Amino acid sequence: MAAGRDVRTAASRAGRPRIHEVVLAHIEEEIAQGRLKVGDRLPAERDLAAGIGVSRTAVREAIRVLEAMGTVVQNTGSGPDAGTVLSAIPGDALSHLISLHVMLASIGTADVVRARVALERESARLAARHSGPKDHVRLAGHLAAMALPGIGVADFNDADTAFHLAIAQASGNVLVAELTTALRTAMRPTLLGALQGQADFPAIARVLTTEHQGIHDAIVAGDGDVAAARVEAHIDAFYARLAPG
Amino acid sequence: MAAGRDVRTAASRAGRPRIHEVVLAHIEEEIAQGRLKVGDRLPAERDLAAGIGVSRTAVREAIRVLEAMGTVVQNTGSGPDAGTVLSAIPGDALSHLISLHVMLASIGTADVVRARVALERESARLAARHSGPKDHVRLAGHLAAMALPGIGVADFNDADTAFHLAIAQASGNVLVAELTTALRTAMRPTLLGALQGQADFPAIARVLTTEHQGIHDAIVAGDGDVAAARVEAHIDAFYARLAPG
DNA sequence: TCCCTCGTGTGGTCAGACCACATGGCCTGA
DNA sequence: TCAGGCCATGTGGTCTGACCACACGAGGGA
Repeated sequence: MAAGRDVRTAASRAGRPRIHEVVLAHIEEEIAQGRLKVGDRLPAERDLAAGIGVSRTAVREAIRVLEAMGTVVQNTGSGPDAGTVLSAIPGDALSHLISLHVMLASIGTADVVRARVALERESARLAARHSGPKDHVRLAGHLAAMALPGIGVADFNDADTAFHLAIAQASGNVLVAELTTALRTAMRPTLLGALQGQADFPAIARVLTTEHQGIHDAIVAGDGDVAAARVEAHIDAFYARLAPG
Repeated sequence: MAAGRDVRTAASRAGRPRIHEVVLAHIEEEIAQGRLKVGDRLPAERDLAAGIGVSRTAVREAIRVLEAMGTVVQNTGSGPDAGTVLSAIPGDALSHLISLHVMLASIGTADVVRARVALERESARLAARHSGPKDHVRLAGHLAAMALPGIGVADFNDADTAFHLAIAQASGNVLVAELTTALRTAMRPTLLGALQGQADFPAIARVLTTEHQGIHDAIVAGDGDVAAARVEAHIDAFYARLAPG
């Protein structure tokens, strides 16, 4: 019962724990014990509060934290979908978290780039092994979207992102895919800003498309090592182009 | 002003945004604009509420989210450290998030392992290039701790974790280090459980220590590729041993 | 001069009220 | 009997206002 219970939200002083942390611990205990699983509904806020013996305010703050973690979704009204439902949507939460820290400059762009390389190398390697025709079609679709003549910066960037995410999803690894998405999302403003400042965007777009094509080919061919190497070269070259030096 | 503003906590329905989300957006805007940075203090909850024109409840819920993300720390009392202070402690938040999703089984153990490999390969490669004597001493210290005769499972695991974290920190990449920590923390209960079920723990500990030594040597020698390869082999072999098949 | 006290500002917590919304059953009318 | 609409009920969303716990710092007393 002791293992894993020490995961707390940073603020737990040595003294009295805040009440909403108690509520949080209570709910997480239920999850850890397997008594609550994805799809289950939490008791109504009022009932939960009464059950634990705290105010509704405290329960709401705890739920707010769980929601921020992507483990809970709330809906008003009555009926089967209403109330607080356990869910498993780590993506938005991760993106939000990373974005905040990038904005706060506690995580530098260069660090994010290296992390992206590490994760997307793995994505590409796994995708080369696990992906099927359906994945390949999707990848080709994004490739085609990026090759459209006269495409704008924002549209290109979205298709670019979609391409990389499709690789991550084709890897079959949920965590790697979510992390990749989160990092991409966090970098989006930076990327857009950098791209918009480029003199000859169409030329850059052509280079990128060629590189993407190479990655796609390696994945379809099932050559994980080549795919990984090409992804790494692609990402590194991309950032080197945007922020020389 | 549009870019990057779409990072929301999943729950933003199409209809009215909830008030605490408005407050959140308000604060994040200040951060994005650079008007708030790490170390700054937010206005007192009551003042902030009055300033935005919402209740203190709403402000508190927004702050609860920021706190869960590791971007804010609250202290009671008066004086310089009191109040709500912008901080940058993504570690606990990341660990908490990943742990929750592992507990909810929305992220499988195998996925975490592959992500660990991806990140720690990068850590090792970077550490081989950037680490200094101080880092090497620290690594050797953890190595020695693991080699203590008669060491218990929990102590061994803690030293093991510390060793891997030291590599991540030596990499100089904050994000990779934080992610590595988060994944390790999330896996801790699983690892401990698996280790405790092993018949011949001392034998396993010897094998692990040998592998760790090899990683250490490669890093000290500055050979990033070898270090990365050894880390990957180490992690893969470890989990294969614990969960055969 | 030093110590203690207390004022003040901050978050922590609570109780209770009211609103918005969606469902589902009941009642009414055809 | 059946179709339609109304409303009771349950859920989260929000606000108000009060009081507590705590820590610093100024000011008064020994």
